[in-house]
Amino acid sequence: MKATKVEELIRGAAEIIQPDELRQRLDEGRALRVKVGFDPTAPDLHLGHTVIINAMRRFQAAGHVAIFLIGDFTGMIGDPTGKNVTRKPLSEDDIRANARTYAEQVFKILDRSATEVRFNSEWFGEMSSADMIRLASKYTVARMLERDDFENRYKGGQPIAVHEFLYPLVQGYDSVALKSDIEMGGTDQKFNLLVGRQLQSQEHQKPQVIITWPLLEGTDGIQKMSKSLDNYIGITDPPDEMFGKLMSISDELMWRYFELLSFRPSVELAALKTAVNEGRNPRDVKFELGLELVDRFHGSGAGEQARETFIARFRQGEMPEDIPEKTLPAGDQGLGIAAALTACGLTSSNSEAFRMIKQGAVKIDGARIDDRALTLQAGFEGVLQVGKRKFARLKLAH
RNA sequence: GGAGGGGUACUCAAGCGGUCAACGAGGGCAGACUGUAAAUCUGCUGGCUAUGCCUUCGCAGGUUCGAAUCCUGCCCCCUCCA
Repeated sequence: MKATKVEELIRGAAEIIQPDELRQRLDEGRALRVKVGFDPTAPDLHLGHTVIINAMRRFQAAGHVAIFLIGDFTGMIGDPTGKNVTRKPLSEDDIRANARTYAEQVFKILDRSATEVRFNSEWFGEMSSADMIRLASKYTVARMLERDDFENRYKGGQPIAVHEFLYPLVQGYDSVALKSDIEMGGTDQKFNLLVGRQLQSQEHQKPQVIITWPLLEGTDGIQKMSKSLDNYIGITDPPDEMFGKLMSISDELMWRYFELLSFRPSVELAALKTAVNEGRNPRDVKFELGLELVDRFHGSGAGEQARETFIARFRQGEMPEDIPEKTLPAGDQGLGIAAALTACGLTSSNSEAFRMIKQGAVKIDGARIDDRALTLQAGFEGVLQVGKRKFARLKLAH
């Protein structure tokens, strides 16, 4: 058991229930069972999801066991958390496929040998209706309604399906079944995690310690990272894209990312902060963030390569190397510039292409185009560009 | 089951017979400025064979020279009562 400092294990955590109990358990000197439940709904993980996975990794590094619990049974119920409407249950096929994707992605961070992957259908699949009703008797409606979103929906006259009350119970029972010492989750999971404590003590287990983690802000720095808001950095994003997206975050947000996403010790982060305050270019510090994360997901060295590409492309204004190529027939009259842009996928319609030209966003081989009537003739060959980051190499056949 | 309110572009939200491709806000995109920063400023934000034409305001019809706006039916959502 390595004596990792408690502070380092919980760096960036939102809340600990109860801190004393956490310290006590860590002092016991045995491998603690650290449970984190995953809803098999979003198969593509982004950096926001990794905050908690990183936390699991830290516990592993300190000699503890990470329990990666896939809520396949729970997925069929549909977690109401954070939604003001009832969530649609998933099909078994979806759940299986998502679970597989999860496992592939998550071991880019976690240590496989210190991870226990479990499915809660293991115990719920076996459970009888009578047992389920018995479980439902462990908690009161009044206490269920303490949960914010239930309360809001109830007061607001919005529907709460009866089965939604079962979700926290089921999740809580997972902790009983797994005998977890610690359960971690997003701040939005707090209620569910607390139910676990209650059920465990009813089953004469020592109630788990709860550690909640903040929801990471997306690249916009305001809303939580999510695919539907398109402010996410996917852990399967290609290196250049990942690096680029990281560079585009604000300086303020960079520190947040460092705290929650970097494995560098806090003292190093403090040193970086001091350096910036003393005049070091924040951009260069952001480079270090990009290097660490790209390396983590794409292998050692990938970060450095992404950085070089980034510098060449944006600081020195070079064109990217991997421009998609397209060959099109020229036609008798040649091909109008707008049609060409759309055909290359740089604009979604000719109208949009005309708009882009009007706004000075269109370049051919680096030279700005302002004539919307421009026609490309057969034999044309060059790089079309819209805005700063959309490129296509076009050839017009005869 | 009864009474009332509402469904408008990516989202919120005006409009309530012509001047509406539809106010405004957010978001997004682009330009300027930069560190591809952030913040800020400016412009754009249905489509097309493009100074004109076509399609859009829950769905389907109707009235009218003309409808997002009026009428009829249908679907969906919400509130109150039972």
